Formats: sequence, structure tokens, C-alpha cells
Amino acid sequence: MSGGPREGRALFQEVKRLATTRRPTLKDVAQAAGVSTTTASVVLTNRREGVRVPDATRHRVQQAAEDLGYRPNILARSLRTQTTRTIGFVSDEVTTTPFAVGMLAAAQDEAARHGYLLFVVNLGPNAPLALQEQAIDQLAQHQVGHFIYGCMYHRVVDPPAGLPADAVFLNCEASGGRHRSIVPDERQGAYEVVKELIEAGHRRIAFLDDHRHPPASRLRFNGFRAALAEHGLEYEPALHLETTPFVRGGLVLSDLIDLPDERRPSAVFCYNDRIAMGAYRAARARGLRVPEDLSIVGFDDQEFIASELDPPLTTVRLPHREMGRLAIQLVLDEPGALDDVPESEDGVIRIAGELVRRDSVAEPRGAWGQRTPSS
Amino acid sequence: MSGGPREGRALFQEVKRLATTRRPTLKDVAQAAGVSTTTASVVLTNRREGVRVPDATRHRVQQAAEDLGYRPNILARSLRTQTTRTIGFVSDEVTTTPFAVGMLAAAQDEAARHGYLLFVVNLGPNAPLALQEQAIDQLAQHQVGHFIYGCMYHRVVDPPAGLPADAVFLNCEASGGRHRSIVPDERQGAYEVVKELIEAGHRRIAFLDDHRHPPASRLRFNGFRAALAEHGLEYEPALHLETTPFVRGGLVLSDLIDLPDERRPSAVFCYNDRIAMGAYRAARARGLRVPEDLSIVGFDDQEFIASELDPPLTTVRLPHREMGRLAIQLVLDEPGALDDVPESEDGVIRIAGELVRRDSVAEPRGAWGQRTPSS
DNA sequence: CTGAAAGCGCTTACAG
DNA sequence: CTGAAAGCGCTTACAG
Repeated sequence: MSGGPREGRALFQEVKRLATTRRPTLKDVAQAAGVSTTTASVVLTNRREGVRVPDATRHRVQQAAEDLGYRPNILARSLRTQTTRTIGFVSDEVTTTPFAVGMLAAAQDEAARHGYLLFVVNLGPNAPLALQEQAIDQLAQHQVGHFIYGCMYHRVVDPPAGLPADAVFLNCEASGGRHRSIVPDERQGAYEVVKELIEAGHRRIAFLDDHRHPPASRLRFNGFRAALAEHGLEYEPALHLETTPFVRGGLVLSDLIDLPDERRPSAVFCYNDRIAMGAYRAARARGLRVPEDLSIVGFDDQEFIASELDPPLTTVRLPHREMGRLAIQLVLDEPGALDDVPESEDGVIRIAGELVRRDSVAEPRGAWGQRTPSS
Repeated sequence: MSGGPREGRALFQEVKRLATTRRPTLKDVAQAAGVSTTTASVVLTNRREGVRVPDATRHRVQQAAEDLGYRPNILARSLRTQTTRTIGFVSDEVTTTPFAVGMLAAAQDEAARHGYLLFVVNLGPNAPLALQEQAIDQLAQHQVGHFIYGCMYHRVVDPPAGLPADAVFLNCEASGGRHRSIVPDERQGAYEVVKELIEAGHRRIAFLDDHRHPPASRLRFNGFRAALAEHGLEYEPALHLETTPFVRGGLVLSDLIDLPDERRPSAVFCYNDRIAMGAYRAARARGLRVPEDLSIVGFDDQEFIASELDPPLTTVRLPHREMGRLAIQLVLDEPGALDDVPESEDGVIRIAGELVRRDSVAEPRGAWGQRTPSS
């Protein structure tokens, strides 16, 4: 407030310092090259469209930009062009759990391939709708134009307000049917892995189910039944146990092992790999060897679990990377994105998983096996 | 190019549509409230500093903003104020592995608490320096002012160019000593978990080491030796095995189990939880029970592993969340951030982990135990 | 207390 | 081929 000459001088020095320190702008480059910012802009953005800049000028500008270490200010560019090459990735925890992590990585790679930057916002599971909408609002304030809503596991979500109509739901289905969704083809995966069991000769196959995750659980059950039906096998409710999707959930297998010989299963299909891990444990506790005495298969191909079990687990790999990549392509309206994907009836795009054969399946035998009549 | 009246009309309609569709700006709000953008800006940003806007005006502006659904354009604001409340989080895969994932989540939470947005960029492990620098450059173009460089596991990294001097390295140590680093206190963690074994009565303790991760491995070894020394126990090279940090790495324990009685260890300290998982397997293969016949401890408290083993594993929890939070506080120059943290000698901040007692440790006994003279 | 005006760093018709 | 000028949506001295 006093503004004496001394203070004025200090201020001047400061301004000077900032001026020399600050990042060079287009104007600086133009000045150094002796051209207008128009010209500098045109050559630096490689724009052609009928504009023909002589090579000499072009080189002068490029040289100046390099000498000064010029880097464009994306904020200014975006403000001016009214577009930001950004995609908002809102998620209930995907990026912080080992489950669906490939989705994010693949989405990021694919976005980069298109010159887009992914803004990732984690909400944590069960975030109240208000918090979700706040996050979306924050991204909108940053002018992000595209949105992906990613979930840790396959479920149905109520789309938060503020999401544009062309937002893509990843690993979850948006209720209301107003949005596109990409999910794993649970039914097909279950069908394949159960078929693997049947083709190995098993006739009595248990299903250790998870009753807490309706869409995935129901669909895997459908696949299970379809495989049975296709091979003329009857579904037996007594072999269908509901449990929790954790290692300890697999321990319920004990109940089935204790069944009289003729009613015991020779193979077990587990809702996920962790239940399978518990099933291994239950089998071992009863002195049963996997797969000699009992075949076990899982679902998910969860990292650090499925391949590390002893013996390594036959399971279904969830197509997370493919799903993440496709989400970006959809949101960016990439032509041909849906070419390799089967037509979806209900607006939900289902991507096939992949059977991963490892060492937990064998022919049934001994007291446990029933040789199939045909084999 | 023809520009007939018909085309002109269509264009007009389109412009009109866009105009009505577009997000309302400050100017729209000001107009609706009958004030200047200056006034609208002042009330909407809650700026005070001697500016006294009468309540009537204030309310009118706020009402207009709400009616129109006004949301500020952060790009424009940042461009004008020359600051973005953003932090770049560059990482070698942290966000896509289950290891150090708490770091990212905590960093994001803490950033949000300060009104900052985290821009997360994954590089993938072993990304060439050029790619890293490109990612940093991209963030810089977005005018991010602060940087965190996060690693999946504790190691030494060469800081890529383009990182400002006040960047923070998270879960890794920047070579060159020009940057601040935050890492877990490996030595202290190892010391504590080994002490747990010693205090349970063990005198012959093996170390299943990982030779591929120098800094962490060396420091855990130091902690191991410190605990031994403090209790008057001698370090025995024969019980120190180098192996790989995977489940199969733990199988080398078999060699130690096959040692003659008097030379066999009664407890095993494993470099990480996955090695411990393998050690369980090796013990079981030889008919040994954990912990009755052999105590086993790990390191990391890895999710889905440590607590799911049978019996649940005693281990050391890595302080990832604390580290992530601190990184944000450092980068934001939060006063008092370092108050709870022990003084670091070498510019590297080491955060203490926490001993997690579960059920894999018991007194030595039988052929395996040597009762301590004092107990 | 309030508004006109400048300017952040770009791009883009438009005119020469 | 090239430049002057406008303008994206804000904030902020500055003047009334």
C-alpha cells in the first residue's frame, strides 16, 4: 500500500523474474521466428487444409519452438476450440481392487492411442448418488466430453444424473435402458467351463453359488444348466449350494463330501476362484485329492489366486481388457467397434470370456467317479 | 460452398440449437441477474476481501446461477488465474496391481480433501524413460503444477526429466538425491516380525529372501539381523536362502526341512506373503503343521493372500495409505505434514508398517522346537 | 457497491 | 502466403 520506489523496484524485479522463468507461449515463438501467432499456430499444429506455408518459414518456426522449449497450453487450446480430448472414467473402486483392473489399464491404453486423456475418479463402493453426481459435475467443469462408468464387479446400477446419454457403463448394466452397457458373457463362460467337466466324464456336478450378486450369479447358473441340459444331465437342487463369495464360502463343500456315495458330486463348479480356493481346502481336509478324487473349476481367473493354487485352477478368464478397450471405442464412436461383437438383444453388450485349462480337472474315478456309459 | 438460402436457414437453425443447448456461462448468469460479470464472479466465487455485495444482489445472482444450472468452466478459470488445482500422479503400474493400491486411493482422497484433482497416468513397468517423459510432458501441457511418481514396489528409480524439483517419489527412492521420497520402513517391519518369532521362543529362524529387489530386500535383511543380534542370536548363512518372490519361491523351504534335526529351523521369515504361501505348501508336503510344527511369517499383508491362508498369516502391513496421504501433503506443502514422521537422515522418509498378528506363529516344540533355557 | 476493460494462451475466419 | 483481430469463459485491478 505504501508503494515507495524501493517496493516498486522489487516488484519490477519479480515481474522480470517471472517473465524469464515462465513457460514460453506461442507468442514468444512467433516473435522469435519473426512471424505472426497465426502462422506459428498453423505450422505448429500441422494444419494443412489448403494453407501452404513455405518450408523456410515452417522451419524457422519449428526451430524457434524447439529452441524455446515451447509446449502448447492445452487449457487455452481447449477453451478456444471448445473441445477437450478427455474421457471421464468414474468408478466404484475398480482402480483400487485387483479384480477388474485390466479394464482400466486397457481403457487408458486405448484412450492414449486416440490421443485422449483419461480422467479417473474413484468413488469407493456404495458411494451415495450425491457423491457420484458431484464427481461427474467436477469432471464436467473440466469440460470432459465423454464418460465411462466402471464397476468392480458385474451388477446393475442406477445411472447418476449428469451423465450424458452416450456414456458407457463398463462391467455393469445401467438400469432404465437409456445407456449402453458392456459386461462379460457370464452365461457363456459358465457354460464352457461346466462343459469341460462334463466332457471329462462327470455326471454329478455341484454348483457352489454366490447369492449376493444377482445378475452375474443368475447368468452363471443359466450357463450351468444349459451345459447340463445339452448333455442330457438333470439339474439337482441338492447339489446347488448358496454361499458367500469368499474363501471360507468354499468350505460348505464339506456338506456335499459327507453325502452318501451315490449322491456325492464328482466335480464342483464354483462361482468364483476364491470359493474354489475354499473348496480345495475342504477337499483336502477330508483327505481328497484334486483332481484325482474331485475336480474343481472356478470363475474369474483372479490374479495371484487361480494360477497359484495347488494344483493350478481351471477357470474362466473375464475379458476385462477387451471390455475396457471397447468402452473407449464406443464412447469415441470408433467405426467398426462393434464388428467383432455379437449383436446384443437388450442393449447390453456381452463379451465372451475364455476357458483357461489348468490342472484341476480329471476324469472321475474310484468311489468318486461314475464311468460314463459312453466312454 | 453453394450457400443458398435453404442452406443458410439450416445453418441458422443449427446455430440456434447449439446456442440454446450450450452450457450457461457466467455472462448468462450476469445477464439474467441484471449485473455485470464482475459482480456475478465475485458472488459466485465467494470472494470477500473487502468487497461487500449487498445480500439482495447476492441472492439474485445465486438464484440466477441455480435457475440456469450454471457451472463454472474450470479451464477458463485456470487459464485466467494461471493455476490449476491438479496433481499429476505418474506411476509404473500402481493403479493396476493389487499391491500398492491403497496408496493411490489414499492420495486421491487426500487430494479431494484439499480441493485438488488427481490426474493419474499409468506407464506400465519398465516404461522407457522417453515414454515417462512424454507422459509428464502431457500433464505439464495440462498445466498440472504438482507431481507424484508412484511405484508398485519399493525400488530405486532414475527420475525422468521434466519433473519439478518438488515432485515426490512414492514407494520408491529417486536416485540423485534431488527429490523427496516416501517409502515403507522395511527394516523396522522385518525387525518387529522377527522379534515376534524370537519372543515366541524360536532360536533357529530361516530367511527366505528375494534377491531381485535390492533396496527392500537388503533392508528387511538388516531388520532380521538386528532382531537376532538384539537377542543374542547368531546369524546363520545356511538358513538364509535366496529365492524368487512368488509362491513357487517358497518351495525352497523343503531343503531346510530336510536338514538334520539339530540344524533345522523352527521358524521361517519370508520376504513376502506369496513366498510364505509357498512355504506353507512345502511344509504341508512334508507333513508339517503350521504353526504347531513350524512357525511362518510373511511381509506385505497382501490382500486375498495373508488373511486367507490356512492358518491366517502373521505378517507386516505395508503403510500404503499413510504413504499416499503424506505424498499429497508434502506436494501441497501442508504445514505439519512431517510432524508425526521420524526425522529422515538421507532425505528418504520411511513410514513404519504394522505387525499383524494372526495364527501362523506358535512356540517351538517336539523335534522341531528347542525350549529356550530361560522359559 | 458495481461495471468496463484487459488479458490468460490459444485458434480461426477474414482480409489483404 | 501471412497477419490483424476477435473470441473461448473466466478473474481482477482500476475507476467511478
